[in-house]
Amino acid sequence: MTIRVYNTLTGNKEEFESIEEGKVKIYSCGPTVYDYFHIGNARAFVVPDIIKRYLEYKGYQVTHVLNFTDVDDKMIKRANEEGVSIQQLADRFIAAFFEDVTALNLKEADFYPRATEHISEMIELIEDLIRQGYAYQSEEDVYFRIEKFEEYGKLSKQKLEDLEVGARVDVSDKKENPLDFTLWKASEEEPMWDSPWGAGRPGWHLECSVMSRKYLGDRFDIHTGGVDLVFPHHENEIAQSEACCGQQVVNYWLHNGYINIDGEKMSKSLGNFFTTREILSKYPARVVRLFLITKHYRSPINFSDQELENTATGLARLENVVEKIKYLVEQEVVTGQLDGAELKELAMKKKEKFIAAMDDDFNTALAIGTLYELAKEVNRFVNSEQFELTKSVKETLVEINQLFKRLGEDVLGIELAVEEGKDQQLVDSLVELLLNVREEVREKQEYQLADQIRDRLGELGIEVKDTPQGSQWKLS
RNA sequence: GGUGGCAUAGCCAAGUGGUAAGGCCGAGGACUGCAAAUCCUCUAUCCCCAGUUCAAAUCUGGGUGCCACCUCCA
Repeated sequence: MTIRVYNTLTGNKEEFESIEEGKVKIYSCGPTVYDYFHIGNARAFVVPDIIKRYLEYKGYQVTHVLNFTDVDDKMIKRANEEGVSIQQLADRFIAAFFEDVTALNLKEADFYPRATEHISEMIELIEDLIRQGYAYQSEEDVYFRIEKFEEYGKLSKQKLEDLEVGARVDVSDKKENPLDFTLWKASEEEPMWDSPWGAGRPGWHLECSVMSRKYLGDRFDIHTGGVDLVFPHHENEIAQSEACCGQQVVNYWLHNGYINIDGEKMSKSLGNFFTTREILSKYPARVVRLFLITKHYRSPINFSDQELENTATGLARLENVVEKIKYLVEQEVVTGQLDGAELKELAMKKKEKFIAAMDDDFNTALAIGTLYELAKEVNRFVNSEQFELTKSVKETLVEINQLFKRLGEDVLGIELAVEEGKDQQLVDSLVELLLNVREEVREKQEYQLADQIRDRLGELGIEVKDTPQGSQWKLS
């Protein structure tokens, strides 16, 4: 079975073929680190994570690059407002990024390059483009000459004339064509770097061209990002990279849809956004993650608390069945006639359906549906009157348990079994509950019972100390 | 003006020409000391019109509505 992916470049679903057999190289546009990222941004990180996980499931060795944009107008503005350096600001929000993204169960990328660490390579690229006639210096700025790049517009399917008609680009005397975009911008204040054209800073699209090439080579498989990056960011990136290399650089361009609020795009400029951090404080991270993948990655998602609540309820259903299986698998088998083969066959069918769904342009919505179907089959089987835990049944349940783990946890990244952290919280609240009851017992002077509780807890490894400030406990 | 996309039950959402996955909510039933969990049953002719076809949610044409990009934006 081959994977089919929708490629923005061709506008079609295509069979996925990696450049190098068994290996896939992915570049994802990461955040501009001037603030906490919002839930819409989170989708742009979760989507490539799912793609990566699934490709790994299929046996590919994946190299993944996710960049940090740490120099641009927003960075500068924010740093000035807060009276910190660009670098301090970036460090702070990169740290926050990793916290949030870890909570969302993203697998680590192989490289997290920062734009500011690649200025010299960017300058080299500009020099190269000037040499080839794709770029020109105008006063102390350098621009890309789009008319020289004949394929300009191929990604966004825009014609130059049409773009010019609707253009809202700054008209500048310095440019040959209003659509020419900046490669180097003269600047007299920090952040700035020396260059052959004077002090300044790089244009916005340059970093991805440079960093993808440095870490993934002249040609790589997949480039991801939100749909809003199609134009101009990715269009310009293609222009730079391909003008320079003289060949197609990216084979598959994959773009995820937005998160909307009341049907309108969530964005920082509109102010209608929630930070991921904020949402993670209200809902378990795996619920948030599941919410982000219950719809196909290219479709828009409307964000609402109601939907998040629904997702949580639905997830509980899957968790319940996994817990049930885990419980059964730990029980002693009985001798009996019940055969697990039929259930196993059903499970294998669901697995195939899951894989077929993911093969079809990473259709997580359909894939998740098959997990629910499997859950239903298991529940039905386990709750039937003739159910008995025979050896054969137990073996099947063990396999189904692994299936949930492999598909749900490894591929989709949704933890279904009780997590350590959750366990710990549970222990805390259970012990607190018990100690509260014990306190009431003590007030009634029923000390025999109170002591019994303390002793029994002690046997379980929970040491209880009665102090004037109340009962305290710790794991011994 | 140009370009891309969407329109499926109360809500969310899959859907590869053959008569609609799944989830949430709701109703009824089973099980249950109570509660929870779970199971069973029920709830859609797929925006409108026309066409192609033995057969269309799925293809073609037209219409209506919505969204996005064309300025930094995931």
